[in-house]
Amino acid sequence: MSKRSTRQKRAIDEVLASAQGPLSARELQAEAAQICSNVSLATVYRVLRDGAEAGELTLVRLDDTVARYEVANRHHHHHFLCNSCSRAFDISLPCNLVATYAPTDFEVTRHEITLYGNCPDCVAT
Amino acid sequence: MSKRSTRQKRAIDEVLASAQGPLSARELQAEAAQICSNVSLATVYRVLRDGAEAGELTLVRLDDTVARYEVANRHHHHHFLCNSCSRAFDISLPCNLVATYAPTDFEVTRHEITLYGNCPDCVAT
DNA sequence: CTAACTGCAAAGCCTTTGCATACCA
DNA sequence: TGGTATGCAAAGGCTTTGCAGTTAG
Repeated sequence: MSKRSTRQKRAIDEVLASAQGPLSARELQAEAAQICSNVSLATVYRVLRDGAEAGELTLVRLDDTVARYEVANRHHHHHFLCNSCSRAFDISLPCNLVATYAPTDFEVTRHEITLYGNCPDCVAT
Repeated sequence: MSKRSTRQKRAIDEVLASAQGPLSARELQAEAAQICSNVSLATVYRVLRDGAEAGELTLVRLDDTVARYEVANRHHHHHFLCNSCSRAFDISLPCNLVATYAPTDFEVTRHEITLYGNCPDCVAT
């Protein structure tokens, strides 16, 4: 839980708030740098960790090695990872049956649906 | 593509063939060691990489840092990751709607559905 | 016999952490 | 001013790779 408002945090929050999908630490650092001269990767990671602990951010892992984060408490949605440019996008799918058809001996607390392929930009190219 | 049959490869293949879900390199090393005295982690990783390149194995990434592998070409299925013991399990869900409702401007080649929660063993405890 | 495979240890990513400095309140 | 936040660099996990020794065929 952050106690002080700093240039770096504001920049990171701003980037996350206007993101079209979950962002990696490096992507965040690159975009935050345009707002706030310099932001170290360590700071990005700390802001992300704290945000996730505070329930303000959600960690998203796709078929990648990298961790991505997005602001929490938005409407439930899913993700798309572009095989070509490696960017992640938000998408929305009906998923009521996921809970309905889950095996009964497992206790399911949440689910993830992820699609893979080519994003509109990469399809056009 | 493997050209020679070695004790190590046979042990790893055997463990993968009888697995109930995707396995990590460490899990595979531990189980293969019971069949084949000693198997180095490097060898496990190489066998997994080669198997995936040959299309015999599939890489599965869940909400973890670790990569898991399973034999490919089995019937399509999904995964469950236990929050408690960190083991992964195979499960099956109806997923025809995933293709149906995907956004039209994205080119979808595959999908993943993953459930998270507690496995039967951990629920019982 | 010899090319492929293994094991070890070193190196490479991504992420986390210790510590001294900078800075919000 | 005082303690929180930052930056740097070192350290930590997982995974990959170089190299010398081993082994299948």
